[in-house]
Amino acid sequence: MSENLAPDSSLQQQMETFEETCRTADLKLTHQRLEIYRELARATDHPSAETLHTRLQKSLPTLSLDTVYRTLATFEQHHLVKKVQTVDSQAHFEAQMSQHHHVICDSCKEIMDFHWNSFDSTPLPEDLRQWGAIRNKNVTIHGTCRKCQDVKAGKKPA
Amino acid sequence: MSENLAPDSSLQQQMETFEETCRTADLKLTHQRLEIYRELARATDHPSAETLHTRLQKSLPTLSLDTVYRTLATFEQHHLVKKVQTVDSQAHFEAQMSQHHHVICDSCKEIMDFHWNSFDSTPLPEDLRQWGAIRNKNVTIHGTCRKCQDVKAGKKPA
DNA sequence: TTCTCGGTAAGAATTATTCTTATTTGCATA
DNA sequence: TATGCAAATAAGAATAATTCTTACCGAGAA
Ligand SMILES: [Mn+2]
Ligand SMILES: [Mn+2]
Ligand SMILES: [Zn+2]
Ligand SMILES: [Zn+2]
Repeated sequence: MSENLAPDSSLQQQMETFEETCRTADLKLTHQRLEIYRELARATDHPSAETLHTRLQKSLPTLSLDTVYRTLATFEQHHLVKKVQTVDSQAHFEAQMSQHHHVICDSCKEIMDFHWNSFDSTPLPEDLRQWGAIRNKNVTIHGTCRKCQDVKAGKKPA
Repeated sequence: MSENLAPDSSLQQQMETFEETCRTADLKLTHQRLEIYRELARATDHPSAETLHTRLQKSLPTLSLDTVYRTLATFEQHHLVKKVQTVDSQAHFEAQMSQHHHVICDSCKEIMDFHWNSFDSTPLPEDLRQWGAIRNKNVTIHGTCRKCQDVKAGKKPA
């Protein structure tokens, strides 16, 4: 029930930054935008538009799925959220904009964040320098998470 | 016209491996499967199903798009091709199964391969070890390729 | 050559996302 | 606080990407 939530301490701060960015960009601070952003910022599981929409039913019962899509697209243009690269048919989103990487469980599809500073500061291979202007480099790891391994092995969850 | 082609030397070998895998897996060697695989193996640009279908019109005028999708899915199950992780709505595919990484131009969407052996042999950060069983780790780089930089700068192509 | 079953093509169906339009709302201003 | 208006929203239609259904076909075994 309290899964997939980021520590609350920074959320307040993040909401303020969000509101500031909206004001600067002349984006109206609607109830929908605030709640969509808050819900995504709270999540640690990189939800799809549909998942977000479902989670928001409680607080915004009349919210349309289209608004979720449209709002996320707007946020993306303003670098407030990112689309996560996956092999899924549904797009996944995150509000976590600072440098990090992803581990994906191919079994349950869960996407988790992790940090890797030594990688971040490693220079790229020579032959890439001439490719063009590089904006960022990220690692994606695929495998089977502990939970799914245990299920497959017939173990009960702790 | 001769763009996006892999060096031909290994293609012959790759086709033989493909045929062998099909036989072992009890997959019938149909004309469609051979041509779809060959076309993908020849490509270096990670085409979508639709792009592949278009390219195959010449050699297989009656080939349906559905067959391309279905065949690629079958190949994927047998580890003959991979879906490439992108942020695109269309899925992209490749027949290049050996370890490599991707640079993506956010402007023209071109996906290029590159190799990075020193990365490949670098151990993962400690805290990931307990996550589960890791199958592979890959780097994705985003930026703007030289071509697109030049276009933006108003330069003529060489 | 015949048989059989997996594979294919065509079109219908589904799923994910975006567009159109009428209505509402944030917010600047009086 | 009331008014005006552009921007944002909801609802449903439309589109795009992918998959399903079904009748026919052809690869490979016998
Ligand atoms: Mn993330
Ligand atoms: Mn590749
Ligand atoms: Zn899992
Ligand atoms: Zn480019």
